[in-house]
Amino acid sequence: MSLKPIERKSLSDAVFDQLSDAIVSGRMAPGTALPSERTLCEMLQVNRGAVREALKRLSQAGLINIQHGGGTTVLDFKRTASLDLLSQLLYNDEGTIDLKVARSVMEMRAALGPDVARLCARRATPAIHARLLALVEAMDSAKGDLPTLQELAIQFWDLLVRGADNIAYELAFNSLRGTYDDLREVLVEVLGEELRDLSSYRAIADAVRRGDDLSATHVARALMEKGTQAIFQVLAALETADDPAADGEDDPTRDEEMA
Amino acid sequence: MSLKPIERKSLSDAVFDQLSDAIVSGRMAPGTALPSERTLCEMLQVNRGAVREALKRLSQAGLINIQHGGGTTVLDFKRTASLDLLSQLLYNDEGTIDLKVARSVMEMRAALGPDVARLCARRATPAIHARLLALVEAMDSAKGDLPTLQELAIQFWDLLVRGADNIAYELAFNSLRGTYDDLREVLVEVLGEELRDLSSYRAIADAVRRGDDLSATHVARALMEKGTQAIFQVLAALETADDPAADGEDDPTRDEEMA
DNA sequence: CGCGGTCGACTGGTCATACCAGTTGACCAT
DNA sequence: ATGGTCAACTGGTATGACCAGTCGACCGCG
Repeated sequence: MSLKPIERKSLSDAVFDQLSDAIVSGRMAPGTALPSERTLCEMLQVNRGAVREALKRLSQAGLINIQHGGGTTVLDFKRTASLDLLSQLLYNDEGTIDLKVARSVMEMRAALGPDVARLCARRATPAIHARLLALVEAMDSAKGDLPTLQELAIQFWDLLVRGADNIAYELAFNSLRGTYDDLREVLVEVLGEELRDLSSYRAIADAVRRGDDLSATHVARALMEKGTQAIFQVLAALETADDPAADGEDDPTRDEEMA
Repeated sequence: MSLKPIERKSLSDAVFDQLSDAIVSGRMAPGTALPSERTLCEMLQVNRGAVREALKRLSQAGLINIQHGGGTTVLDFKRTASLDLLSQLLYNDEGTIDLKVARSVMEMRAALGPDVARLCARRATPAIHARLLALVEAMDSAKGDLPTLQELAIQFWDLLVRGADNIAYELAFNSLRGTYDDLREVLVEVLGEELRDLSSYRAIADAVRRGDDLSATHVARALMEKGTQAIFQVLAALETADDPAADGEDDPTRDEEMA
């Protein structure tokens, strides 16, 4: 029997989640003034310390602006938040996956992947080479087992990123992986073709070992292209809602759902 | 007379900065146990609330792990932090710019830029087209004034990112811009050739208007290539420290300085 | 009328002191 | 060797007070 750990949430976490949701979902538009800390205490029936901890975190996340003496106002998170907000954005009000966010993640993955392979080929150490090859062998052994292949593929890319010696990529990868993890179950079948393309993984590992950055780049691009195309087909199929009513500027009501 | 606003820092901010620096600089290695909250109060001579607010933020930033009843330990921020840590990483202990971080930012810029242009060409609205062209005209008027050109170029890329309709790119751009802003003065001369290449900016704006994603991609790639190459030359010239002593795994003492 | 000063009613920031709640390890009985 | 008990930690929550900024209404002077 597989039991999950009980998930606990501190009060300040609960406050943070509630306010964060309200802001990210658009229920609190940018510029809106939040209730005062003392008012929030009454509304949420919690201690002021808990409220303050939550507000400080919201401020750090770029969701609100706090002014001593003045009030606290909602910011435009699209212009002030960081990548770590992605995992929060992935689910919308109904608890379903926001297709546009999922698409964004896959696009960023496709854009960075080839360059990660390129840099890794230029800079990776022998230790990285060995571990990459070991991973390829493990993928070879796990032939056909898609969930395992997916796990190994993530480790493969993790290694490539560490070997690329680019701190910006490493940090971005952390955020992307967090979002990607939530998508794994949904993606595992769609990405089947990409995950089963063992020869490409082997080719990348080999190119990295040889220091052949051009080859690593191209193989990686071709590899990711498979999954990206598969994803886009699924996304297009799921977009059954009214789409031709596309208008000019901002339209916060343009999101579609997924199982 | 140009006076700057007085910068204030709350106590919890100060605590956060101090601990954050200690962790990011490596003085507190991953796995290290932090002193208890009550001990930190004595050490820092502040209220426990201030300490708690700071610790909560550190936890959210992926720098520490807090356990109710257990202790709080330092995490490996390279694997748990998000892109918003870049601006903190940019400066090292001596207050100088970390060249590897700067290089990372430029590499990510170069990798994402062409794809941003591509997606913008596919998805941008007429409103974006108009504002892009207006910006190009403004750049034309500011001929030669590098700082102004740099400011306009940032706005240009900001518009492209918004037009690309990719939330991951938008959020990543927010973090990159924060770091990039700190580099502006240093980069303005180095990027002179790129900034003065008005025809490329105009070509991108035009390609976006026509929906010509291929052209937008290629021109953007060529444009960024100029600056990237210039930067790398400067970085190579600044790397005068002992470099051939490159060894295998982790070496936290491999950073060079900049003015 | 306009300018500056005063003051009161907000806002967030800090503090001290309790007590609740979870973790750990030593100890002990079974 | 297993499980129970307990004390000494740890972080989490609560309360009430006060400090420190901001804002706007108000007043009085030039």
